[in-house]
Amino acid sequence: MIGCLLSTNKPIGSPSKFNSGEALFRLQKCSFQHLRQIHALIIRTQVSQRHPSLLTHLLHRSLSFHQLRHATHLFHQIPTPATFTWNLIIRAHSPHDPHQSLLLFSLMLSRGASPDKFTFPFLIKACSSSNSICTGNQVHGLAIKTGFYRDTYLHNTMIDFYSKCGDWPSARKVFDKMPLRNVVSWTSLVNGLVSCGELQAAREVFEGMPVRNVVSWTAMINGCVKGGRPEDAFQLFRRMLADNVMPNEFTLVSLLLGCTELGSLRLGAWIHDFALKNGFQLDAFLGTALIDMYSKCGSLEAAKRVFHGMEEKSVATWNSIITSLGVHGRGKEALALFAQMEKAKVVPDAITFVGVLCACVHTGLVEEGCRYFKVMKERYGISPLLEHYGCMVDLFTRAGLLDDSHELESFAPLRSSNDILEAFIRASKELSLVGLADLVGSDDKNSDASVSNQGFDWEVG
DNA sequence: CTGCGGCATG
Repeated sequence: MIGCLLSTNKPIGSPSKFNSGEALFRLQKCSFQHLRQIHALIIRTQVSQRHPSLLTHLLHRSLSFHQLRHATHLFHQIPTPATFTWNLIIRAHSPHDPHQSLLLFSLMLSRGASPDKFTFPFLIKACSSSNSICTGNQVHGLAIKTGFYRDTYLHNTMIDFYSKCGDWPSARKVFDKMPLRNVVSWTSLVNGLVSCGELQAAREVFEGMPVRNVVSWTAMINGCVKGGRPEDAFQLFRRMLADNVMPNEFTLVSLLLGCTELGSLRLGAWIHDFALKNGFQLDAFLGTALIDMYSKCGSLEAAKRVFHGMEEKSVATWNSIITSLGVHGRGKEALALFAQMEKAKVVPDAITFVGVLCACVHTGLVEEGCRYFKVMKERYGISPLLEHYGCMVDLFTRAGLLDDSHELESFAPLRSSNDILEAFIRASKELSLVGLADLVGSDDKNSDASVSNQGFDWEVG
């Protein structure tokens, strides 16, 4: 009965029958839409005054829908958040807004709440996301001071943190000194060595592991692919299967990357077949990796089939198919898909526009290229990167328009950014566009003020 | 009473 109710988006009953038990029950399986209704009922019936933990349950549930804004709003409605509640909100911010996590932690301390053993791993995660090695060291010290340092989870997180920040000696020290190591500790060590490019050392640690699971196999497979040894990755994959360890989506994505590097359509199609036969969902990650593999191994048609068969598409999925069409010379189709992407309300990013502009270059669509360059800035607020300028240079060069000094003037605003400027001059020289490099590099043609106030204008003719 | 760590796409 209730299940029926939950599967629709109808309003959920009268406030008079609403109590905390019912609220909890409904929260278990509700949609985000329902969650907002339950929230409204909790407020209207004031049931949270007798059951303050209800708001935390609500917060927890909204985080399971990745609704960080909603969760943050909820959090600020909780008068005295419990440590558990602070932990939830600190963790939720750590991947994308790590600075906020750390701010929330100081707020937590200033409001008199005490951290527990869960708090510290979340803080260290925030430090890894923001590459804050100093803050990480402070958190490390505080964990020792408050007696929460002796914890395997924390040690594992710290191994990961130090190796991601490039402090391999500290990562190793944490590993060597920890009293209890598990498969995660070993895997973190393998990954640490992979990210500092010590593939051989990573392999030695991997071979010395007492126990391996799918994540450890995948870490090593991924390391081989990233380290330019895709053959080794496939050898490991065979050993993994012989060990009766089933791969997951991560494993297959890494292997597909290896197929791409080998340029082996046969091997890539085999992985695809393996995924289908073993009941893998073609989610956004796996599907996108397949599209990329098929396209780069020469089968645009197979890439398109995968794309159209995918239910869950991310911005990367769209980027991948648009780029594929572009480099295969199907500029018009690429632009048509970009239009579909906009229609599907998927917000394009900087990489989308690299694909779109490349498509224009490969098909010689000069006016379209200029138009999208504008759309990128004006509709989506994306500042052009070097890649985008590179596409525009290509576009003009191929159309034979770079002789026109009027077009050259359009590059003058590049002078406002030293980084872009230097790279651009290098690229221009490589492209033998010496005249262009001179123009961009010269200091005496326009004053700084006129340069910084000048908008881009890519109109041609 | 809830929860923690390691692996992915352009």
